[in-house]
Amino acid sequence: MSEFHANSSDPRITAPHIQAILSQHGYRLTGPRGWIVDQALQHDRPFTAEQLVAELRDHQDGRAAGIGRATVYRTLEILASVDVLSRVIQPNGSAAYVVEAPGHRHHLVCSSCGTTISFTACPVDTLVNTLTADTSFTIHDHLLEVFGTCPDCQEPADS
Amino acid sequence: MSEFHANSSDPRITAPHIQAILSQHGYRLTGPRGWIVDQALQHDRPFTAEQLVAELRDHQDGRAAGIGRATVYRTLEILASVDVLSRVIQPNGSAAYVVEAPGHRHHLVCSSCGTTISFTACPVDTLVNTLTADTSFTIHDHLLEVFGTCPDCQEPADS
DNA sequence: TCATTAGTTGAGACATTGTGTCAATTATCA
DNA sequence: TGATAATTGACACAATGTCTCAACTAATGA
Ligand SMILES: [Mn+2]
Ligand SMILES: [Mn+2]
Ligand SMILES: [Zn+2]
Ligand SMILES: [Zn+2]
Repeated sequence: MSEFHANSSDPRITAPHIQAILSQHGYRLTGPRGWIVDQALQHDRPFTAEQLVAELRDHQDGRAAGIGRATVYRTLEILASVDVLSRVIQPNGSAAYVVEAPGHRHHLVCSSCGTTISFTACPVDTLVNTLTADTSFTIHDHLLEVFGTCPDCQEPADS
Repeated sequence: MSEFHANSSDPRITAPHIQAILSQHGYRLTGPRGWIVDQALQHDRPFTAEQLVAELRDHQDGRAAGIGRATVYRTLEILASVDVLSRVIQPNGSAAYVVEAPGHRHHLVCSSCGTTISFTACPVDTLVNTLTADTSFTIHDHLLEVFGTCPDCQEPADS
């Protein structure tokens, strides 16, 4: 029924492909964007903007080390807007990004270790119909995250 | 089917009742908490912690005016934990609180004016079963907010 | 009523996560 | 190769919390 994606086992998107997507959307192909994309692709789990800033600051490539913090924030926002990255709300409420296949997705996040499972099933669809009919709101968007503990982080049940 | 609650038309909880709840949960009944509860009850729509801080700073009652900012944050957190307030994610991503009837609820928020409709229908319940079976996660919690435009904020359709 | 004591408070420093400005730089294209 | 508009980096600034700690106080029962 549903499609589940453990992020580490997906056929990953490539840097050149992302460059093409950016270009198609009218964004320029710049050095900083390339380094940010490369660094983002290193991750198979959610990462925060500050995390990426730190990683780039300590990059082997000296040029990448000089990237401005605002540039990272701006670029991640762009990458999310063109559906290359997806924004995930962490259990603590702060934002992170994940590389994944495009499309409408939600996430199941382990509160303990951060492991993320993305899924395409969206139970909100039918709710939206009900809400629209009953409230006359025009519904534009929704936010759904599921939190739990992954198998690896669960306590052993036996002695 | 679903129960909808426009916040302004609910039979409101009273301050004494809230005091009782706090007491039942082992919290002391203090002056600052009383003033914060009173101020929270003035609202029938989501309010932020900073909003309440500002309102209390300008309170007629001089004593209330001296409340510390941290105390407001701490108390709102407590009130949410005992189900007197409910935390709502605003369209901009920041947190707010609403006074409302207890129980598991989600919110439909107008991105334009902030009007909030709470509802008890939770489409995540069945999803949780699927996710549990398919991923072996132990699911603890979820976050669901729906955003849209309320009737009052919608553009007139005719000329 | 009066100590005792643990919960609570206020002040303020500090942290995190962003956003806004602006001059300098640079990718893109004619 | 220029012209032009997008992009960048530095940095100030803002919003939203968190943490510490000494002072205070509600609750308890002697
Ligand atoms: Mn959805
Ligand atoms: Mn729910
Ligand atoms: Zn885990
Ligand atoms: Zn509205």
